[in-house]
Amino acid sequence: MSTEAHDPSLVGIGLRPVAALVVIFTVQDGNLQVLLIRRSAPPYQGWWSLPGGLLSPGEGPDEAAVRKLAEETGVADVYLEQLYTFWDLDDREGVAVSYFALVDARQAHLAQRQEWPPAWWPVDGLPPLAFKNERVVEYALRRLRAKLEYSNVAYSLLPAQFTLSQLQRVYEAILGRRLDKRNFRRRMLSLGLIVPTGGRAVEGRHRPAQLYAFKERRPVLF
Amino acid sequence: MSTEAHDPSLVGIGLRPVAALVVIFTVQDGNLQVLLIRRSAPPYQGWWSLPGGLLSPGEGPDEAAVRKLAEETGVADVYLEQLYTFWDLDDREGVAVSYFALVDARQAHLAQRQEWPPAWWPVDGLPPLAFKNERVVEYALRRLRAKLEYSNVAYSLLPAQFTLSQLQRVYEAILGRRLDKRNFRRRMLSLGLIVPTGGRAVEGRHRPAQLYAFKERRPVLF
DNA sequence: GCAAAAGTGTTCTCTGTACACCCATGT
DNA sequence: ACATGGGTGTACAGAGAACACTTTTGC
Repeated sequence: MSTEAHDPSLVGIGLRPVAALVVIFTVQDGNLQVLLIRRSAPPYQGWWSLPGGLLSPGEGPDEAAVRKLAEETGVADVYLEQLYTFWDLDDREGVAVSYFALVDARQAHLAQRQEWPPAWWPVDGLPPLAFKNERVVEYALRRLRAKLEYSNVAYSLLPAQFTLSQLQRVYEAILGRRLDKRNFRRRMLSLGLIVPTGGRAVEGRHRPAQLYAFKERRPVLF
Repeated sequence: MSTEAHDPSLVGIGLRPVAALVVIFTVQDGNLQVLLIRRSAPPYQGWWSLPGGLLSPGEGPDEAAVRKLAEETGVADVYLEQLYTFWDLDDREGVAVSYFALVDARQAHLAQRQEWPPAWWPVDGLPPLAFKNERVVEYALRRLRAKLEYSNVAYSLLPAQFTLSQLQRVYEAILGRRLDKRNFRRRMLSLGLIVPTGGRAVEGRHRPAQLYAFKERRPVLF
């Protein structure tokens, strides 16, 4: 959300502050996490909120979302989808176009700053959020869970090659429940979204796992 | 979309023209129709476009959509859902928050004006539209079809009481294909969204039909 | 040889789909 | 009596869910 002031007289001709807001998810240690930023100035100084801000000149909401994502995590080319446009998150007649993004925590490098520092928070243990951002996170989470069932969005949370167990752990973290290994594997393979690469992951004192890759590393519905 | 001019310097502080845009659907004579408005001034004078316009002071996008819907059709309290926020429909850096609405053609009374007259158009025979509104209609149609499968949105297209055949014709018009009568009826009844009212519709020289009503005349997912 | 994760099939239930005939009424 | 739309049941196929043991490797 915006933090700058604006002239209320401008709304008379339909001009409003327009912000982009991004719910950035990752899966780490089997937990679904969200990126939050600690606010270093009023309003809500010291609170946590979603990354976002007013559109820059010449920029559309999508572009602002991509920019914010890059600023906070350094990543680009990840899954990013428009969610919903909120207009009652604060009392300033502003409009917030929200997005959700999925990033692989191994590739994301959080911005290191003293002011407005970002941090990962587990979705089921969020602090109180500024600007009613809870509503945005909740909405994003619902959409993410639905999308997981009929798309390949998970590609954006994993490295190029991965084992079926890794994939299953990602699904379990997002859905918040355990899945049956055999049913999960059968389903993933029958959907035809992933293919074995031939490589094997040697990871510990146990049998190495077959590596797989998504056929498409861009949004595909099924 | 907006038709007024705006000062480009204002976008530097994140202020943008914000409009609401409504895709209003109805089913008439077994055809899915969309409400379009003939533009009486440039740009795109003489073309057809979706109803919409800049937000009024103190108004959120939802409220603007409700207002537009009432202005054009006289109805309120119908199914209305935010769709998507477009920002590249014209070249004026404006943002258009789109909605789709479902209205019962029998209850809708189209505004009678000389300028900017509204009219129903069949979705599969639309004229060329101003401001890339085709994209908005297409998006709305996809969403409507998906929603039909797992919600009770159809309540908004029918009178309080209706026969199963009427309901089926609505579904067929929206989905654009014929449905099996027995399967349709079994499914509708097993979902528990509608109940027989006890009344009967005597409509012609054939057996009268049982009347049904939706249990809830507001959005319910299943 | 043992600890650890990989890998693999079958059964059952439920849901969706295909399909055809009799019923009640008005004219 | 006949034309018109209302109303009903069954069989099959495919998808999802439950469920346990063997395999391969490192130590």
